Amino acid sequence: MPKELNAKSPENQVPTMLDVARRAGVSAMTVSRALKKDGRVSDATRERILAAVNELGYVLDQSAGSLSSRKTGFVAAIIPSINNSNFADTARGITDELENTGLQLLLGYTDYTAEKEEKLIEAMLRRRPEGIILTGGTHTDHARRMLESAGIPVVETWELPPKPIDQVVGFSNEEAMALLVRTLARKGYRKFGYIGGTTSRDTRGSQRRAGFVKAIEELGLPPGRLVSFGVPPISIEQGGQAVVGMLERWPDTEVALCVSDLSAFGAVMECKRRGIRIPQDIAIAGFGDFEIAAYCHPTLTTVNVDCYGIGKQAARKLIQSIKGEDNGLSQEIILTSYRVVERESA
Amino acid sequence: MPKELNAKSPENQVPTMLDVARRAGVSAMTVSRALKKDGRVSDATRERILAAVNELGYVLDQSAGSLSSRKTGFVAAIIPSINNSNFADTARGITDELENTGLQLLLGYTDYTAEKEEKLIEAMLRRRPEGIILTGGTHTDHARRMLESAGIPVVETWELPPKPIDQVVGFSNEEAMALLVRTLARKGYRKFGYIGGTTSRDTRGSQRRAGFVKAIEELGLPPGRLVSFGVPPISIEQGGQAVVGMLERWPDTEVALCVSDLSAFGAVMECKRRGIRIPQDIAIAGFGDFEIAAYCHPTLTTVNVDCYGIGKQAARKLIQSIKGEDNGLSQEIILTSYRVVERESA
DNA sequence: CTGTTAGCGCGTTCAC
DNA sequence: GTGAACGCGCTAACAG
Repeated sequence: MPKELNAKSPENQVPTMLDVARRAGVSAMTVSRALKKDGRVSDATRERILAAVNELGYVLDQSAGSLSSRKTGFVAAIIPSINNSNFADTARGITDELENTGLQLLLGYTDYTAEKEEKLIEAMLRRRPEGIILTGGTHTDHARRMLESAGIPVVETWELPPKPIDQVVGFSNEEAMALLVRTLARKGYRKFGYIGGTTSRDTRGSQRRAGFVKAIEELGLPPGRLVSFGVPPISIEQGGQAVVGMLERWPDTEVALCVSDLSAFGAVMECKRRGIRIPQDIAIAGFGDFEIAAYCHPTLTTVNVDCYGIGKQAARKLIQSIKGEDNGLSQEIILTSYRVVERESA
Repeated sequence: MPKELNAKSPENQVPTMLDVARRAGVSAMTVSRALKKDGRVSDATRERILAAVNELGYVLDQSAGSLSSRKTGFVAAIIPSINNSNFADTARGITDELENTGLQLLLGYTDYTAEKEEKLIEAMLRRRPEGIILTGGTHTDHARRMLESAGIPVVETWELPPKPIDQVVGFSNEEAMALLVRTLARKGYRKFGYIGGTTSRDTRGSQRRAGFVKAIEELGLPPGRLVSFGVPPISIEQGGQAVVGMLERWPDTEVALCVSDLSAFGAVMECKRRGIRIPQDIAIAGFGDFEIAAYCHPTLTTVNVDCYGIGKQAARKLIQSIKGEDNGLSQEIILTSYRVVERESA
């Protein structure tokens, strides 16, 4: 503890509202009012109270307050990983939108597993959040049940779940990847490869792969060469290894699409290292439009996703539901934008 | 809200422990015991209780519980930004160490300003965390006072504050940057440049710059050419612009050290784009050893910092203090490791 | 504008 | 092994 921690002398206890009240010569209720913006308290007493607050170093105990007011001021958000800049952007969108609403974020991450998500959802619900934001539409049955009986608004993001729990803010990963294939096919590429992870843990990754396969078929192109490499989310390094494997097995591949910009970046850098020219010898495209995509050399063709906007809009919907302004539109699905960004690599 | 939200019919309310108790034919106290691992309850009643919990979809209300037990189970952590992979790694270290301790993380970010930090600290203290982890040693006076009167363990990280509040887990950014200078001087570089942000908002950045200047002086090298560009944290793009500016003003610069890998990466890529050879025409080094540093082309010489370990050790110290196992060692300062990683760019 | 009373949902404590 | 009374720190509701 900071400074001397001399036992539990009363002086050393964290002060309560009652301590402040006594010092200011008022009741606890008046202190409570003075500490809210809307509280009707005379300026004189408010001043005395604030002085007492300062002298004692008093900080409101919101746990106690929310028990009484039946509003915790918490909003929960669950993302796959904090170490992925796309999801970090979403988290920032949520936080920014929450600013000045008095709502505080409880953030957790699942490591891309539904089991961790379930645990996390329970841990969060124990804090009685007033709303919750999830990533994706794949949850355990138990998680779904808990969410349904929690009686709070739920927003699923980053995908378009076939069976939404409540509200949705996202886009079709399948369509977005298909759009990338079509765009590149129009540029003349015909022999497509796809680099992604080995399991379906990352549901968005699976959807992108499905979109790839579907688009290739629809365009009547030669069957796509699918390379699975590493447990999702696959890293920069794995992207490099995967592209090498792809070129060994299918040396005539014209363009490799990667499940995310990280693997695409790894693929690009590994090719440069080996003297393989991009896009002449092989073109490469990513997904997500991470910051590096615009600045690496060659710059990376990719699909830009409105990560920040997903967070912002999800939080906005949640706030509307919480404040009771949702006018029965709560089941509305908000589609977020995506677009192919054509740069040098493909 | 999920499913039908038919007014406030009692059926639709979130069940309390009493509801579970009634359904299982026991008292609320017995339910409380059954839901802890250490509770002494007969297997028969526990089973009945767990069945009731399941049927009702009951989830413990921890806010209420912690009010009574006087333990919130919260730990607060404040980092400059969630969108910086170094700090995201620290956050992950904290979370990993917290797993299975029953402690839950309250995460906030300051955008590198002491004012936001102060607000955040107050917001967190309102939740009565059992401990708090901060980044750096620069805080407002009010923040220091609040922390001191909160009566909880505090860990400052990522730096070595001259006046620590309580515990410290970090390293000297000054020394780390000086080490980089000495290492590169030994390789023969003599004309050093430094690229960093324009303000001292990023205290670690300022310390690195100070370490740069000091080391140059100590080695008796020609004065370092300091380029300030952009409000910290400076981006990939700004790193590219800054190196261009540096080469215009001081074309004979042999090596440019950057405040972080992001700006260094931007500098490297911009040079490649302009056909400037690295390291022959100019060498570049970064700081932080981000994932891209190892995989970009050319690979980036940088200073590796144990970001994850900082988080892990900070959380470990906090847990020890909270569980009361700190044996009076609480003022101990834990130094985390750093090392220069020599790669291709310098 | 201010005070009083009651109770939020749980865990502590003590009794049985 | 189980229950009852009580209170954690605060705010809703009502009174004055």
